[in-house]
Amino acid sequence: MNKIDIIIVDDHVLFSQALNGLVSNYDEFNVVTVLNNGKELVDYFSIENKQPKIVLMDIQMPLMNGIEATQWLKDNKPEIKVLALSMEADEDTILKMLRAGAKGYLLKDIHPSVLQHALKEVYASGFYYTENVTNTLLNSIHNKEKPIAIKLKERELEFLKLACTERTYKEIAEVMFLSPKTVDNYREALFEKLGAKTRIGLVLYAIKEKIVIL
Amino acid sequence: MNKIDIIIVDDHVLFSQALNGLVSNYDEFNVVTVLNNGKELVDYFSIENKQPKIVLMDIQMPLMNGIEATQWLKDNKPEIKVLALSMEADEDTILKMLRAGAKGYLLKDIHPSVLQHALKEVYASGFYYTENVTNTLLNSIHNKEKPIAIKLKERELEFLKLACTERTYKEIAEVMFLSPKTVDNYREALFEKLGAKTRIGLVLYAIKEKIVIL
DNA sequence: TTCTAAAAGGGGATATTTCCCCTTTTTATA
DNA sequence: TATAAAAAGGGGAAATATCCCCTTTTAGAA
Repeated sequence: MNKIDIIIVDDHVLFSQALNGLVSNYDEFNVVTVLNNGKELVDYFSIENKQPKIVLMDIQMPLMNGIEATQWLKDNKPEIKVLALSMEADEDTILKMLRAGAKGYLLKDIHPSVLQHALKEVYASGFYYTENVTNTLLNSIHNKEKPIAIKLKERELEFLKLACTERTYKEIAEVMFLSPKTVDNYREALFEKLGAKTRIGLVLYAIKEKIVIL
Repeated sequence: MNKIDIIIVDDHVLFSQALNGLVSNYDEFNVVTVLNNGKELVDYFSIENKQPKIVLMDIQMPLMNGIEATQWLKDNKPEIKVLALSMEADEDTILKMLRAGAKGYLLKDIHPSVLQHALKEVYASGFYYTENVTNTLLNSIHNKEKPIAIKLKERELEFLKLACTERTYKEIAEVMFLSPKTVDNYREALFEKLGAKTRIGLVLYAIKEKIVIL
């Protein structure tokens, strides 16, 4: 019988090796190899012509993460189907992974039988989306209206970062080689754009949006 | 031959089941059961008298985490040795786990053979510390001098949180049912304690120390 | 109850922030 | 090159924040 070839990519060796044993036990599947990160996957295809049907892909990995690796596969080996396998359940990660071309998204706390089912589905139907992922997708459509990511200019960003220090505006002006009055203009412009009423508001915004990291 | 009984506690079912297969393949070990979190472990011992020699314990788990569960084992089943198995490599977590009584601390990106070796060591010697953990321990001794966690009084904390809003001090005084002058005293006291020169400094401190969450 | 320290309140001065309305210089582009 | 928009700079004033030094009230220990 012809087994379905699978490659596992995950930097947690203990997990990937254990998973290897698990999947190999299923009659339908054959684990071709286990790799540690996206980079190793790219390297693998540079010396190996035989292609797996499915790649079980972790996301958070060193050197080349799962999103980049999935994108690479979409661009270079579009026949191979990627099934994402991750701990991150946040909307942003899921969307990035799906946009990169993943055919499914599983969390690591699922039961092994779900994995088996998902693998079969991906092979047979070409995709497998859990309820979780479907909800996330629907959610993202609804929320597309609100976050009109405020665009800040280079100089405004620079000022904003300096505003998140104990410098006075006069000192900020010196650092930026500007007149205090010009700095005052930046301040006022940002108050308007970000809906702040005080400098504290600027600081809170900058930290919330990770413009400054503490 | 008498195998060494092991219990696996981990909320990532896929991982724990895969690990089950892996460890069961080793001749020396026998996985008695696989549980999803600390709570299940406590429940397990309330109906089961047979004790495993080793518990492979995840840390981040719902209901009852690995640290609490390890502490419980130390208090109630001190003969059972806990080998921590986690993704978190930060000093704080490692120390908490060791203080709770763990006999070893492994990261999930180790090679299966290391796990096998660690299990054998824990059974034979009673403990197994990787270089990583040893370094962390040494490090923690060196750094014990600096973080003299600044103690803030209830009312100061309250003020500090309000200072991280766009309220003026006058408004803060109203919220706290205090005179603006008293609020000014709190401000000055915190400037002194936290080494701040401006209100921005207070905000940065509060966020850095997670006194306010954004 | 007396004493003491912490909590609360205050006067008054100076520095900084915030605001509004304006001009000049630079940059991009039609 | 004309022209509009963006960037930079400014005057002046009111509101806040910061600072220093002081008194009164409250709560708890002696």
